[in-house]
Amino acid sequence: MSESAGALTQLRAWLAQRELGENTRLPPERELCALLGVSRGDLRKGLEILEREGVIWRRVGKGTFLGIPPADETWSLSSTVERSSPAEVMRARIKLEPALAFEAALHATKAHLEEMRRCINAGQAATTWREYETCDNRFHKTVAEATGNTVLTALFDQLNAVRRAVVWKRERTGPEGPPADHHSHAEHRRIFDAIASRDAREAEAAMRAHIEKVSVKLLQVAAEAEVE
Amino acid sequence: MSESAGALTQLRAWLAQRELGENTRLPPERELCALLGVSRGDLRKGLEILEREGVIWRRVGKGTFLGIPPADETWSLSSTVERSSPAEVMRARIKLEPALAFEAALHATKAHLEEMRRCINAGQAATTWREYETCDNRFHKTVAEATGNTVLTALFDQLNAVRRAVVWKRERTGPEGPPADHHSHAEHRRIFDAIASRDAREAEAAMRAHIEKVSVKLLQVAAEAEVE
DNA sequence: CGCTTAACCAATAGCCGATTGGTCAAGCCA
DNA sequence: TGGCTTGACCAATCGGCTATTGGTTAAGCG
Repeated sequence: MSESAGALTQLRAWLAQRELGENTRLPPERELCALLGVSRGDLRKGLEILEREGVIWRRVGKGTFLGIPPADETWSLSSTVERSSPAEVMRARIKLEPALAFEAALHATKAHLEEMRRCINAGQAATTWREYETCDNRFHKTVAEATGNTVLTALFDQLNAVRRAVVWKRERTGPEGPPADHHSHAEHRRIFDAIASRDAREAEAAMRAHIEKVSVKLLQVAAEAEVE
Repeated sequence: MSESAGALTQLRAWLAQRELGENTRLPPERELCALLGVSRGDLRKGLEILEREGVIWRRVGKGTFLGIPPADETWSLSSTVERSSPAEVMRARIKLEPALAFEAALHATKAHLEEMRRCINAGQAATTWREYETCDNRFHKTVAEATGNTVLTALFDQLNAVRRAVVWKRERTGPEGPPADHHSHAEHRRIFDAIASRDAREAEAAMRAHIEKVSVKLLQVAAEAEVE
């Protein structure tokens, strides 16, 4: 019987002796190996097994704890933004937003439909790109809310935040406003009609077509900017 | 004409002179009022107007910046968790994870495939529910990473965090470990095979079937717990 | 009464050192 | 030879400290 196995049994005994509740921190390895009278290497082998078993979790600079590692709540948006490209963001939108439209067609309320209609009309009447973007944002946000699913809505918010941050770096387009026959207007209308008529498949397809078109436009502009 | 109004016009002129891009930081108030030759009180009145106009935004200890205040990056996970149900979480998984599997089939590297295989094998060899869950988590996480899309991976992390927080309260099942013929094992294998053979449609379908099955199980258990 | 000035408050950032898990290499011993 | 021990170092994290900065208040002054 190797010494490392002995360290594991000692460790188990030490844990069993004191009935420690979940999420309690146990002594640092350098102390613990002294307490148990085993070498740090053997102690770490035992801890590794306990970690695989899910009994403990460890973090550098923090310590070793009992129970399940807590969810990382401090997800820094910027950390994702820095490593992500516009192409990735649009790819994610193509995956997520059609699914949202599908669900929205099933669960949208009258209030949601009215809000969507307002956004479409306001978007067509917009004279500034920034104003149009606000309406566009609000429309897609409303579709997400129309799913009636708070988790899906939260995911959309996250994606939207990343999107805004990534596109943020791009230079502002010229002073001229969005044209009245901008392709997005008709596409938004098609999405709205599908959701209003509870045609989930059509809503999904319409949203996918819309995002794909926007994506192509965006990446074209990005490519042109790269050539310069 | 009061001095405070003069400070505002000076401030506007100063900003117009140098064509500063969005999100650039301008000097601290104590410096700026010296540069413009106005008192801090008057400068602050001007800044207050610009802030109401949406030209700048300010934050204590940070500074004054041009443009729109950044979205709140500290998205509190708990706020979503409190208003969401397990059913919503599973519904979101059904929407997101098949899409991830689809992308994973297109972009997975050898390293990802090996990691998936390791997770499947370790999951089958697991003797504890907790240990099995760890392997399961790691498998799904690897699928997300295999998309090669940092944004999609980040979205998965968010959803996963919510999921774990929501399911957190459920009591641990008995001391007996997961059975060797647990349905998830075969389903994971099917997903892996599809991804490894680059069959995106099959990967998507396999993942959807898997999540739906897990979802049904989970909601059954939840319903039983509610009856008690 | 309004402006100026100064001081103070609270939030933020940056720095440095201590702590801690993770890793590696040399040495040691059976 | 192979495993264990030891020590050192690395990277992440935390806590304390200081400096900076927007926000606020109060006294002074014309």
